Amino acid sequence: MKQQAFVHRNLPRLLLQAREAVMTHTRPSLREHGLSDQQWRVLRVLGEHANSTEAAEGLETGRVAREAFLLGPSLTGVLTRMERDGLIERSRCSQDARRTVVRATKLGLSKVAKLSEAIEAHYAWMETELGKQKLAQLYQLLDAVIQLETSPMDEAVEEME
Amino acid sequence: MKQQAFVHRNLPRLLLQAREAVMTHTRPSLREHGLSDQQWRVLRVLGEHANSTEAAEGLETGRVAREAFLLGPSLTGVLTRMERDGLIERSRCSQDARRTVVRATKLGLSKVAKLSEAIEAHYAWMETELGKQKLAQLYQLLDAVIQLETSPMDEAVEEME
DNA sequence: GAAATTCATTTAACATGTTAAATAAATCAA
DNA sequence: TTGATTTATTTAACATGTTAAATGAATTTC
Repeated sequence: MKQQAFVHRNLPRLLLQAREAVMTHTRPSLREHGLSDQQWRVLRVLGEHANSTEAAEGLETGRVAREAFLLGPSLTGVLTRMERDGLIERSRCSQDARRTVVRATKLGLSKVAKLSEAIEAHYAWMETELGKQKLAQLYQLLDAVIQLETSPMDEAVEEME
Repeated sequence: MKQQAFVHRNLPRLLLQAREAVMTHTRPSLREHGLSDQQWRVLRVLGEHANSTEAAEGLETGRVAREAFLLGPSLTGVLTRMERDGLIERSRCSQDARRTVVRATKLGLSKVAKLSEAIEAHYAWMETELGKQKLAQLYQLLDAVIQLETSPMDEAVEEME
């Protein structure tokens, strides 16, 4: 049997395309509510912590940045515009005045509620289109790739510097 | 046996994280050569068509945009800076004066050659870390997700508008 | 063959990404 | 307790993403 050479496929590009393909389906819903991708990510995070006791005052922006996968400076601008549009409120943390805390307004929370439904429906659609097993398999493989990030190789490189 | 509920995992975010994880390894090489992610994508495309007879005059920017997965207006700026840095040259297409054609300079092509090696090495590393089969499997699943993009559902939605 | 249309790209305006520097508050150390 | 250091966020400067409008050149239509 002839050995087929392994052809690699520009993985970063494929990941980008796949992400676009998925977002192509959810983006229209976001836009109907006047939200950018990033604004939705922020609202989603705030929604997840909305009824948490610790987050009564609001969620620290550092945490929002991590969970919404945004860099600090990007988040600053996003939050400024979201505050302008009445989606969130900001204030200083009473415990540690270095921190800024954020919470969703009623308007913001109502959008989370409505859009969560649309997103749920989208996942259900993907599950039937792709199959639950394949989707679960994809999650596993992506996790594995993400784990590579902090592989032994990295530290070795750092030590050399 | 108890039926485990299927927990979905924010697929767009996972795809974004996976992409970042991969790029984390290749980015340092790009930066050593003073290239942004997008500039590398453009050079890579130009390198792939460098010795093609049809592209003797240069490659149309529209094609570069498609293959480098960039929008037209983004590409315009990227090319302007790449021309400033001596990586590429632009000119009008002699056949169709609406089009702009681009070609890599010697400097640009030399960067493609050097970086291609680093990228190859990176793929080899990923194959051993992740395993060839898993990588092939990932390609397949990503292709499947990308295919969803133009599924029957979309046209149905369009017809309703 | 001139007017209308289509097509390829760029410009414009604004949002976001990215790095470094600045700011400001908390913590540490002497 | 002051002064140095660390930590959280913002500002600044520039690159890129995104949509709509403008530009300029082919193509079509009559």
